[in-house]
This record gives sequence, structure tokens and C-alpha cells, in this order.
Amino acid sequence: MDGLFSINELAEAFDISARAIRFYEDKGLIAPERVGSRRVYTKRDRGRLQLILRGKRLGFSLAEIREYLDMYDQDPTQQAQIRLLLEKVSERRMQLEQQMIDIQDTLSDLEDIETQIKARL
Amino acid sequence: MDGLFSINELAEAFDISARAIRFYEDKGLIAPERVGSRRVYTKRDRGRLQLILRGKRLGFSLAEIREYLDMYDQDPTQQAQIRLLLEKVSERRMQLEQQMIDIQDTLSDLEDIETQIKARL
DNA sequence: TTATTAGTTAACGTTTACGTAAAGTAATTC
DNA sequence: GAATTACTTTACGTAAACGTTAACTAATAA
Repeated sequence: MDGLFSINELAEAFDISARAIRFYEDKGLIAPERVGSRRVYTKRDRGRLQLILRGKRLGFSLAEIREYLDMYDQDPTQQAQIRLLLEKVSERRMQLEQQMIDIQDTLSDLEDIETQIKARL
Repeated sequence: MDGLFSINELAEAFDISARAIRFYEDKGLIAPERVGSRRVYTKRDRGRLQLILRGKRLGFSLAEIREYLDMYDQDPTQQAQIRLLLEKVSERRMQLEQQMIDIQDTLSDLEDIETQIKARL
């Protein structure tokens, strides 16, 4: 229990299913040790899972996330790959900025409608 | 040509496939007139398509977008439904805010790595 | 008249990210 | 020793959003 977790502990901690975690393993995103047949996750594995979930929240596919994780694992002097990730993140940020504009446009449309409603009362 | 569009014109204008536009029709999101068997889109249809794409950018499913479009079509005095949409948009905005935090966390991680790299040189 | 262009319907295929049994094992509890 | 708990693998199922032939039609250009 000293910094080690079962699959269900992690599932509960991150509010995802154990199935999901196994799926990430299937896809090569995480590779916990085994004790017998059971998966045992270290703190480091936990951090990795956190990175996976952050990637998901950012809208990246598991395949993309895997690439980034592999990159993190490799020798961190691979500047080129870090630039690639920076680009991806920057792309994503541009998308988010567009989404923010979309949100504001939508809210503005809704305000118009509400104004019209109130005008009728 | 006076405010009327073919399916391919719209596809090109919005940079999506004609197949996609037909698919939206299949799902009941848009219903252009026909001239013979061919679809003809009015300016209003065009606006509708724009709303669809905005919804998509916001991460809503076509089913959800359909609900909102139906709502726009109905008598706009249905306050309850507008509140529902406002809620959905607000939820989405919260997600976006989380994503912004994720982006910043990621950028900050990357900065750390870059700093380490530079320190080694 | 014969291509070519632009559109049509129908229907099966594809990808992603899991959900959901089914059937089994290993360790603990009563 | 029987039941419960916590896992395991295998494998088929699912939903969303189109992509991709295939086979056809109608209008226009050469």
C-alpha cells in the first residue's frame, strides 16, 4: 500500500472504469507491473495515467497521447519532438480560442432571443 | 443563383463534404427544397448549416444540435428550453475553462523540459 | 451524339473508445 | 469448505459521424 495501487483504486481515484485503464494498457499507453496476474501501479504509473487523462481532456486521441508519452519516456534531449508537441498544443489552443468565440456568439444569440421574449411580455 | 446554393457550393464554402451535408439532412438537422431530385439551399438553410457547424465546434453531438435547432424553429417564447440551452452552453464553457487550464499545465511542463535541456547545453 | 459534370439513392465499411457479458482464478472471510 | 471479493482474459457489441463504392439520372458541352 506504500505508493502502490490496484486497478480499481486508480479507477475510483480518477473516476474512470477499470476497463478503460486496461484499454489504455492494451494500446500501449501504460504498462504496470504484475504480481501474479494482477496489475500493480506505482506512483509513476499514476502520474502517467494523469497525463493520459489530461490529454483526453485536451481532445487528443489515445494514439496521439501515446506518442507524447513515448516522447516523455525517451531521452529528453530530443528537441525536435518537443517542438512537435509544442506545435500540437498550440494548434489545440487555437481551436480552444475558436471555441471560446463560438461560445460567445452562441451566448449572444441567446441574449437576443431572451431580449425578444422580454419585449413581448 | 440569387441566394440559392447547390450542395457542392455549400460544401466548398464551409469546407465540408457533400456527404456530410446529406448526412445532416438524414438526421433531420436541415431540410432543403428540391428542384427535381436536386437539393437547393436558401440563405436560411445556409445559416442553419452555420449553426450546425458552430455546434460541432463546441463539441455537441448532432442529436443535441438537432434539439437546439428544433428549439430555434419553435415558438421562441419557450423560455424553459432556452434555459436548458443556456445550461448546456454554460457546462460547455466550464469544460473549455478546464481545457484552458490543461493547456497551461501542459505548456508549463514543456517549459520545464526545455529549461532542463538548455541547462545541459 | 457522346462525353463530361453534377447531382442522386442505397448500403456497406471504418474508426475510436470503451461497455458488457462470460468464464475463470486466487485470496480472504465466515 | 463454501462463499465472497477482487481480479483476470477473451471477445463480441455499440454509438457517432461520416467515407466510400456502386449504380443511376439529368443537363450541358464539344
